[in-house]
Amino acid sequence: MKPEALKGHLDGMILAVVAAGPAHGYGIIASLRRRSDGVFDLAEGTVYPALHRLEAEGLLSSSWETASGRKRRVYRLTRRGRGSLGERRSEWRTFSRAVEGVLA
Amino acid sequence: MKPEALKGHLDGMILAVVAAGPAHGYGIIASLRRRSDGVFDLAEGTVYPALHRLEAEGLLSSSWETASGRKRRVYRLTRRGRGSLGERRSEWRTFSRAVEGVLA
DNA sequence: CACGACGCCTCGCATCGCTATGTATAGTGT
DNA sequence: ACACTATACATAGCGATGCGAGGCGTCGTG
Repeated sequence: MKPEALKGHLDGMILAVVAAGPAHGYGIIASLRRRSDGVFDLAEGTVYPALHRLEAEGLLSSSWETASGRKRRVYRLTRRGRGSLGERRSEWRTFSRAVEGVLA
Repeated sequence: MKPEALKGHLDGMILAVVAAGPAHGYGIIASLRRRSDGVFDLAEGTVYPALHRLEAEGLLSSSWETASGRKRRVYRLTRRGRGSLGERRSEWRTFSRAVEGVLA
């Protein structure tokens, strides 16, 4: 799978993961791996910038927590983030149907 | 729909269109629009470079033809192109299932 | 005490869709 | 004649973003 395939679809997936409950970066990477059945095993250099991007857009908010001596930045979905997630889910369906129409 | 969403998926779709029969650039754009139900209305600056890319990779071959006074570069699928199309269809299914697993 | 897992970060690269621009022919309308 | 649209090709430069590589620090285990 070419890496570019993910382009434009990652943000929505991160929103979906965080929508399931507050999560930190490292855990989000694990969730993406698990929920995609191992297909998305993403580098930290991919996910952390994406999280910062989403926070800068106001779709996520973050706060520091400490768990067993380690500091974590925990992300939560904002109201705008929840709205954006809905849009992105619908856009995915449109996109997906369109690709299948062509590829079929 | 963000433009980046297409990244990494266009080449396979072009191969699929040309697999249906020899086609030229302008016609391929029209086919993509039609087969995607209007979702993919791509700029020439998107498709022509992609065609050159695919030819450089040996997945398409081209030849000039003249139809009603206009010159067209007509593309055909090579054997390697046909193989690649199969791979990309299968990769799309993997990718698509993975995204749905996360987004669901 | 080394090593792997956990946990965060950022710089720079590569890819590639898209905008803008240029060229040229055919057909249609005024 | 003139303008405009559709057809048909091409490329330069921009922007977005996934990723590799590198760096920092904590914790538990053999």
